[in-house]
Amino acid sequence: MARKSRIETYGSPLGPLELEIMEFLWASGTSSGRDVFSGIKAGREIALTTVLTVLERLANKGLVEKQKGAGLIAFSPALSKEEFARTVSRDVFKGILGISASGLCASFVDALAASSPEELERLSELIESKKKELGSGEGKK
Amino acid sequence: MARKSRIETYGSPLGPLELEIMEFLWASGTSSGRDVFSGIKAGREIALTTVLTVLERLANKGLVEKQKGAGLIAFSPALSKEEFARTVSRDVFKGILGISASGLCASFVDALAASSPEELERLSELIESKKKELGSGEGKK
DNA sequence: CTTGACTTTCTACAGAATGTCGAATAACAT
DNA sequence: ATGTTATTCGACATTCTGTAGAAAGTCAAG
Repeated sequence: MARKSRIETYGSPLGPLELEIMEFLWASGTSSGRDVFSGIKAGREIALTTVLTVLERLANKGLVEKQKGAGLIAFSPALSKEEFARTVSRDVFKGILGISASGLCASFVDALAASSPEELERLSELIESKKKELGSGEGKK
Repeated sequence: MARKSRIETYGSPLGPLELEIMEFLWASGTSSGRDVFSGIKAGREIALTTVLTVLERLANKGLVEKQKGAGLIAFSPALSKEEFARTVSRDVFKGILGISASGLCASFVDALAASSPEELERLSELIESKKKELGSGEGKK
């Protein structure tokens, strides 16, 4: 069946179901395939194998770790939610900056102010320290 | 043939060829299909129809305007490069902020410092004015 | 009006990503 | 050995993008 267009989940290199599963793992930590299935499902029509397959693909992408030891295979996030967001956003920024840096800052501040205004302060600090960093490491090409 | 994986062009909802064509249009403004073809091609093996097809799809996505009038059909960007970057980045930020706001700022500052350090100053100013804006528009909502 | 060159549209295929599973196989407990 | 549960395999569907040949449309030259 048709999945939501990629555009709708833009900002993440993951599809909707993949993201949902990652969210579950981030929230619950190491879990068995069935756990994920139960957590993800919720009245919805979805087969266990579908979840297992996605988990498998996520593991291939290096986003999930598969630990097979005693008992059931356990799946756990290979990156914290924060690390993941950092990685993804780095790529994304690089891509957009390659297109046009102008306007990007404004969009960023707007989006941030809209969703987490308290982060604005932290952002200011980050900029200050980054500026210092750049100022000192001058001679470096 | 296989095109570059989407991941490699991340940050834009466009594929490599689509982006290349948009870049051409942004640089040269209104052009005929053949113009784009000539501009894009460059020693490379690519058919005219390929370019036309992509142009057509871009038009369907609303990124390019097709003007048919006297003479050849003319294609022109429907959005400026800056507007496009702004639109894309807004979606992207929303997506990533939905995952995790922490770390996002750091990535942003890093990416910006790496590609356009001179923009850091402007970003600081943007934040200041945004903070004022938030402070004054309090009672709203 | 016919021919030919050029423009534009149609149609189609290929490969990657993602969602979706059923069937086959492997492991285990009883 | 037998039934239940866990894992893995293999498949198919859809969307997106790159790719391009075939068909249809336009128009000027003869």
